[in-house]
Amino acid sequence: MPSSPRSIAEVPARSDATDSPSFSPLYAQIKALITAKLQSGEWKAGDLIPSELDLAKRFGVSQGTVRKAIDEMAAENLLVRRQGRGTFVATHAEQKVQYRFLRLMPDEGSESLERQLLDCRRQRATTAIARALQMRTGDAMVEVRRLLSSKGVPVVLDDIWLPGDLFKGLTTERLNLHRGPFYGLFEREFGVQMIRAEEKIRAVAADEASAQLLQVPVGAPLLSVERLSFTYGDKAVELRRGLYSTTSHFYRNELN
Amino acid sequence: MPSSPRSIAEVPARSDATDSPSFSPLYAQIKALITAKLQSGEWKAGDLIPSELDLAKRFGVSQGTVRKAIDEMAAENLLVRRQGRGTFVATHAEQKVQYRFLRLMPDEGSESLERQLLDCRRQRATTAIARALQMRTGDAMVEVRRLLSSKGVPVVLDDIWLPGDLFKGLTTERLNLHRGPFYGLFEREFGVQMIRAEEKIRAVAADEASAQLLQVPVGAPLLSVERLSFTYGDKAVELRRGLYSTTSHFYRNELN
DNA sequence: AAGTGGTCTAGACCACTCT
DNA sequence: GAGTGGTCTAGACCACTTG
Repeated sequence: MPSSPRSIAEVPARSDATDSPSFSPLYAQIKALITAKLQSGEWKAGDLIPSELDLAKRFGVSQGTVRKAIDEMAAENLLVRRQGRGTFVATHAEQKVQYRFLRLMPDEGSESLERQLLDCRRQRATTAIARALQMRTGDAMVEVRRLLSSKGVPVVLDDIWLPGDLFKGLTTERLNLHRGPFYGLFEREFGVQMIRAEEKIRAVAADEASAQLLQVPVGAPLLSVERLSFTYGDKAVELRRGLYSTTSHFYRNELN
Repeated sequence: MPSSPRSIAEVPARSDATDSPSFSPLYAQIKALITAKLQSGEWKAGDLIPSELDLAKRFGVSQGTVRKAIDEMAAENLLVRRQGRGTFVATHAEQKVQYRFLRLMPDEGSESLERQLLDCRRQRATTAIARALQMRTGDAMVEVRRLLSSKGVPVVLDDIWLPGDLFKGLTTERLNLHRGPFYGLFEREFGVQMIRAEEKIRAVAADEASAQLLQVPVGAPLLSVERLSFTYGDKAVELRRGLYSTTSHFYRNELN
């Protein structure tokens, strides 16, 4: 048994130097290999991935090392472990909580939200949106507008911008056919997985258009939630601007 | 060596049954023991705790089991590991980021915030505040009001409510003497550690008093951030209501 | 040099799920 | 019963910090 296997099968050997300038532990390399499988689409959202023992044999490392890699990826919500069954690729589709990234909670009760698609069109990216999505001004882009309501009362007005090249064939009908969160559709139909997001939240006054759609007075305070979502490799693939009416709902956050 | 040590030294033996109704792994029991040391104040914020090997001997388990317990507590920000030095109790005092729980970011730059104490008085708890802090209406309570400014421009107006019994002797002078975040003072002077918090965020219109202090027009949209902070054992020990002016700052959140 | 946490291995047994 | 992840152990060596 080699006593210092600093590199693993299937991957170009890394320097074994003791003075390695950027030391990368084996389990981190395993993480990278697994992430590559996810990114390439070899293992899709919801799939069962090979067992720890299997992966350990493939990669030529111990089960413990694979375990550590998977542990971290489970902590990052990339994988889901289920005792006795196996390890699965995380998905937005078949989840307990319908909207994994939506932090809005009702003051009372726990009713689900009704979705209403207002618009879906292909546009050319403005400079601001292009910058956020790491595209060029004028590149193809899909723009979606939708409303979420609770018991018939509008609560969230979302504007969503997507890179056109990744979402070819995204149409109003296709969005209307689909049930559940957009992110489920995105991963199933377009192979785009949202794994992480950053939100910038502000308080703003409702303009006329928003006020009408959300059925609040012009100038009413609204929560503006600007969300940038990323897929594997920290690639930004969605920009979203939500206006939340917070009279009977609030944005919930947990700090640690 | 006993082959199935389902309970550990220093702690009442747990049932060793295979049909245990609520199976609790050894490392979870270690976590509980360490947490007890923190809660009792035996290990204080910033302290170096005993080494893994030391703890393993004390508790009669392997180093790996202690490691797993500490790993989880480090992930929960209760402990901080430093290779070559040891493991320390997390603290709000000597931190890189001054305000660990403040998610407000400037649109540009990264200037620090100036603090201005407006008021500090002992009151009797109202029903609403008593409920949040798990006290009885009329119990002793400390109420603090302060302003945070950026380059002289008011940004945050905070109202803070604390249980009177935990914060005996908290006065305006003592707050003014102190530098840095309140949470550093709280843990050093009162032995109260904030380890977790929940925030409810809404958009509201500025009333007259708030508008004047924050130097915004009456009715201007403000972010209302209601924070309930907890110490060990999920005991609520602070209620805070912040009004954030979000014209040149925003509330930043990361979703996973 | 000594002590700490960090990585890696090998093997045992337990808890859970499915067939 | 077979296979999965979950726990626990023991021991080796590495990387980092401090005296």
